[in-house]
This record gives sequence, structure tokens and C-alpha cells, in this order.
Amino acid sequence: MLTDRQLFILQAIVDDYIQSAEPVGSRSLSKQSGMSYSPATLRNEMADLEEMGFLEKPHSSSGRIPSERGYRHYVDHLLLPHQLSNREIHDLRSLFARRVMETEQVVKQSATILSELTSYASIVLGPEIFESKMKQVQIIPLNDRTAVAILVTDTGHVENHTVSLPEALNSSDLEKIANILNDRLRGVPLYQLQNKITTEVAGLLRQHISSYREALLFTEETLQKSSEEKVYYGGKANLLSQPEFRDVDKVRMIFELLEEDHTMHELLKPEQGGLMIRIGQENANQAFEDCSIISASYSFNGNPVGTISIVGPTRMEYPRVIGLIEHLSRDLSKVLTNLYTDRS
Amino acid sequence: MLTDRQLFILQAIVDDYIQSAEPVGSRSLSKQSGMSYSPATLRNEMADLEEMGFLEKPHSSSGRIPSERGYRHYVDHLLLPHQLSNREIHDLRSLFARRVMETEQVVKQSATILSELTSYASIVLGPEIFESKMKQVQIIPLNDRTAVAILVTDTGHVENHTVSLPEALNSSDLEKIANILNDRLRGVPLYQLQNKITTEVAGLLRQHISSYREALLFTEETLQKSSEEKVYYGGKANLLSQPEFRDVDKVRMIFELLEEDHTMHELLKPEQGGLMIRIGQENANQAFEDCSIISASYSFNGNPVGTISIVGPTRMEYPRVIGLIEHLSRDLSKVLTNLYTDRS
DNA sequence: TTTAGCACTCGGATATCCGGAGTGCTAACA
DNA sequence: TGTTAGCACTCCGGATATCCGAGTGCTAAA
Repeated sequence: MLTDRQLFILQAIVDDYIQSAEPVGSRSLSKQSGMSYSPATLRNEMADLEEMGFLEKPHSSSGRIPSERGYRHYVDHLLLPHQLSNREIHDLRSLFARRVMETEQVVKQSATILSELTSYASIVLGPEIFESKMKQVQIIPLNDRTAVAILVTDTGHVENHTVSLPEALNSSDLEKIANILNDRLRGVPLYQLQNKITTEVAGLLRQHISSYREALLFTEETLQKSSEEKVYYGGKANLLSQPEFRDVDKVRMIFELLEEDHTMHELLKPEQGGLMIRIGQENANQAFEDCSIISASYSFNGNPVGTISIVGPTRMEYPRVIGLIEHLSRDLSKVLTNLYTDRS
Repeated sequence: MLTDRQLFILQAIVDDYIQSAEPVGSRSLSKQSGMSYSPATLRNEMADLEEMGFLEKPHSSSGRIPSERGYRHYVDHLLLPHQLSNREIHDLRSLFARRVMETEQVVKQSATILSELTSYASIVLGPEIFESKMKQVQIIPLNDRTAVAILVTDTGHVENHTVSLPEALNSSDLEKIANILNDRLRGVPLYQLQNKITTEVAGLLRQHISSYREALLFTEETLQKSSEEKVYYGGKANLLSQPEFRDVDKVRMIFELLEEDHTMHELLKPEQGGLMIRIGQENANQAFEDCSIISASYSFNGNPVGTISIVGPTRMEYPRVIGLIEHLSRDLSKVLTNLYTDRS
């Protein structure tokens, strides 16, 4: 469909435009090193490429810029794998350098580093804990009416909240409850907890605790999942340096969307796994019509549990961003799996 | 120094400008309800107020806007206490409605609600845990080489991180370590932990654990404070709706600063307690020269432990924002103290 | 002391002009 | 037949000119 020469020219135009943010004309394109055609020849080819929908003109007498279809073709067929620089590799590796770590910290830092390296905005979804299994429950009374409930999963995730203590339960009741929970629920995936409570735990509570109703209610509060999606952002301000986002109103829509954690989670949550690239309108969302989003999932034991993403203008440095994101998602998966999987 | 009439006029001008964002001229001012002077009279007074530095003109033949000094005088002497609307009170109260809660959630939500009510940006610093006291330590092995360390404070704060298990320590060692820590460190303020470890815990470890060096190192890792300041933002995008922030470059500086959690923490950390208002240049920081920041600390047991703040243009609705912030900081203090203080 | 009148100022919106980079087309060329 | 040079044309963007109106300061009258 496209001749080799047309492909070559398309690639040169996209590369040039990504780099300069200016429409590229036949004259300047022909001066580019490695380009051995005269402006007139290029004009002909460019006209053809435009007719086929790979290029467009901002106005009738200006140079060409890639259309969304042009970018799409570029990432699907013309993308040369990008070799990460030492600096980049070093920065990414520094994430995992510490011996002591908290997954949340690592994930948060990932967002920051990714945005610094790319100078776009980054969004990282923290690992889903939905499928991970209960390891231990702890109820720690703080005073006569408040306690902290702690739930630890096999993935090292620690969930905690403050619960108020019903007067009807004394400290030996609490101990009994904790014992029952640990006994019955160890190894149960979090999404089944609620279920198990009604089917198994409730009966035991009734047997062993006099204030049964309070105990059951309290148990449910204790294990209530905080549910909240963890979404971390890095370098949103970077977007403001991009020439395509000089317009405050346009950028406001983007920023407003970027503050809706829930929507962003829906948009980016890990699905099939692997790499996802959405260019311009491909993001169903109106606010992102001039943006591209590249995202990759990271996994735990082979199951995708979270994603790391980059948001930038459609005129994005695709090769570099893809290289970085793929690298980081691999590293994250490796570290998570290494840390929390039994070697045996 | 200022006549009553001048004060009255200054107030009217500030109120008008806060509301309209347009320089206010003598003609329109005189039409304002409650204003019984002719434009000419107002012109004279306004000229005087300008000479004294309370007003300024964007250019020689335009209406007046308040100078920073004008705003300062306004907040110091002219501020009428603002009565919160039902809607506002209701929204604020909803924060504390749940029975089960996590302090972090409440604090995060505070930022969101505050920004929604004000349509400025809000910044909330999570409670300092520096002074709170150790309640319990838990070491939970996940597999043969990784464990989760959990530290609970008397303020219900749960700190946790993943630590790698030295081969030299077996599970009975871990138990011993945990026992020693709980025995010796209960009630010790977090900022003294490091100290206590070297003076008291080290000796005990040497006595009871054969692999003493590994045990000590491990202990230190376990109790390492995550140190990280908790800073939550709400409604940054709101700033983009303010007419004074139409300029992307100006707003970029602000947003970049707002992403530096550490700097913001320094800027806003609770000091004397009480209300702080910084207008324009009073924020030493260049990026905030067109902003005002209002912040109030909230406290636990009378000690200020965190702050809630609003960032907006110098043309800010001071009365309303101050009302909201004071109300919320009082509520937060009350709830925190109620939850985590022994009633006895 | 307050007010009306008036000449003056200046920003912002609108219209006009102009240069330059770029295009499409045609005709000459290898 | 594909490539290139030449040329007339287009259109953006910046610079300049013009105009309008809201607002001011000043003076003089009430």
C-alpha cells in the first residue's frame, strides 16, 4: 500500500515533528541529513500521503503534520526499538536499590521518576489487592473505645483502619475474635472475605461470644476493605511546558480529569496486560483528544495487578517512552514477584 | 490614620474586586448599593488611598485594585466573620460521618472537600507522627526471605514496610526480637526510638540472640521511620479557572512548586498553631507572588500536628475561606483528640 | 466639603498591511 | 517516466494604525 519511500518520508516527518513541534515543509525536510530527494519530489509524496490520511495541514499553505492515523502507522510499523541511555537505566534501577521498602513508596517513586525522565505526566496505579490472600489480622486496642484493625496479605500489603470498640466487647472477646479470624480466614482471597464471614465466621462467633450481634458487626467493620483505588501522579506540570498546551482552557479540562482518581483508574486499569497505546481520539475521553496515553501493566506472579502510564501530547516521543515503560514494568513485576513469592 | 469613610470605601473596593476581578472605578463604585457618595468624592478618596499605598492602578487611566497592603489591611481590620452556609457545614461534617475510618482517608478527603467548597486549591499536611508513642511492633514473615514489619502508635497510626529476612535469623529469633522491642519500647516517642535501640535494645539482643549483628541491623531496619511527609492536594485545577492565572507560564511555576511535596511541607508545617495568612510577596517564594495562602493548624491533645491550607489568587474570598478553614481545623482537632485519647 | 463638567489617558479590540515559508502546478530534464 | 526547477498563489503571524470607552485628575461652582 505504501511504497518504501513513502514510509521513509512518513517516518522522517513524524520524527521531525515530534522533535520540533513545527509543521514540516518540503524544503526543510529535504535539507535533513539522509534525505536525498528534492523539495519538489517530497511535495509530491507528501501530497499523496496527505490524500491517504497520514498527514494533514494546519492550513492550506503550511507544512505537514502527522494525522492521528499517521502516528498510528508510525507506532505500528515504523517504530525502532529505543535503546535506553545509561542515565535512564540508572534512574530506573535506583527505585529498587533500598533494602527496606514499602511497595507504596516504590510505586509512588515510579511515577515521579518516569515523569522526570520523559517530561510528560505519569500515572501509576498501585497494585490491586483484590486477589491477594489474607495472611493475618490484628486488633490492637488503643484505649477504652478505639482500636486499630490491621490486615496483612501475602503480598505484604498492610491495610489498616480505626474502629470504635462496642462497649459490649471486652478485651478477651477481642482476642477470641482475632483468633477466630486468623484461624478461619488465613489464605482466603480478600474478595471472598465478606462471603466467608457470613458462611463460617458468624457461626463461630455465636458459639463463643456472648454479645454476638456486636461481635459480628465489629468483625465486619474490622475487615471492611478500604476499597479505595491507589492512583499516583507524577509531573503533571510537565504538560504545561508542551507547546500544544498553551491554552489554559484546554489544559484545565485535562487537569480536571487527571484529578478524578476513580475515572483514571477505570481508564487505565490492567486488562489484557501488555502495552497499550491510545492516540488522540482513541481515548474516548473528550479532554484527551490532543493527548496520547501509553501504558503497560505490571504483574505479580503473572497476573497483571497494576499499570504505569504516560500522558503527553499526541506529538509524543513514542520510541523512548515505550522503551522506558516496558523496561520499568518488567522490573516492577520482577521485584514484586521475587519479594513475595515463596522460593520453595 | 484612615478615616472611617476611607475604611468603608477600601472595604467596598476590596469586596467588589474580589467578586468581579475587574478594576473598580469611581462611577460603578458609587452606584453600588449602600454607597452614598458621588463619583467625584470617591475619586478624591481613592486618590488618597492610592497615595497611602492601599490601592493601585494597573495603568494610569483605569480603575483601582487593592494593593497587597490593601489586602493586608482588609484582613487585619475589616474582616467580618463569615457565617458558614448549611451546605458548607453539611459538607464538612460528612467527613466524620463514617464509624470506621482511617486518619489518612479523612485527611485526604479534607483536601478534596475544602477545594470543592472554595474553588481554590487546597493542601493538607497529614499529622506528624514524630511525637506519638510506640504502641506495638509486629514482625510478620511472608516467606523464607521477606517479612512485613508493622509499627502501631498510640495515635492509631500504622507504619509498615517490607524487610528482607537475614538467613541467620530463624523464626524463634524473630519472635524474641519482637518481644524485646515490645517490652522495651512501648510508650517511647518515635523520635527517641533510634536512641533507645542503641542504649537499651542492643544489649538485650546481644544477650538473647546468637546472630547478634544481623539481629541489630534487622531491628534498625524494622523500626526505620518512613519519614516521608504526607502532603495531600485538592483541586489544583481550580486555579486554572481564575482569571489571574490565564498565563500558562505563570501557572506552570505554581504547579511545579505544588509538586514539590518537601518544599510545600516546609512552607506549611505547623508552627505556632493558629491561623496564618500570607498575601502575595509575603510568600517568600517567587512562584507565589500572585497568590495568597491561608492555613490553619489542627492539633492532637493541644499540640499542632498538621495544617490545612488554601492557595488562591491574592484576590481571594478571604472571609469565606477563613471561616471554612477555621471550622475544619477545629473539627479535625476535636475528632483526632476524641478518638485517640483515653477518657479516663 | 461635595459635586458637576471637561479634557485627557490608555488599554483592548478591530482593521490593515506585509514578509516569509510553504504549496500546487506546469514545464523542462535525465 | 520519474525528478526537478520555476513561479504564482495562499495564509499565518507580527507589526502598525485607528477607534472606542471607561476612567482619571483638575477646576470651578454649589
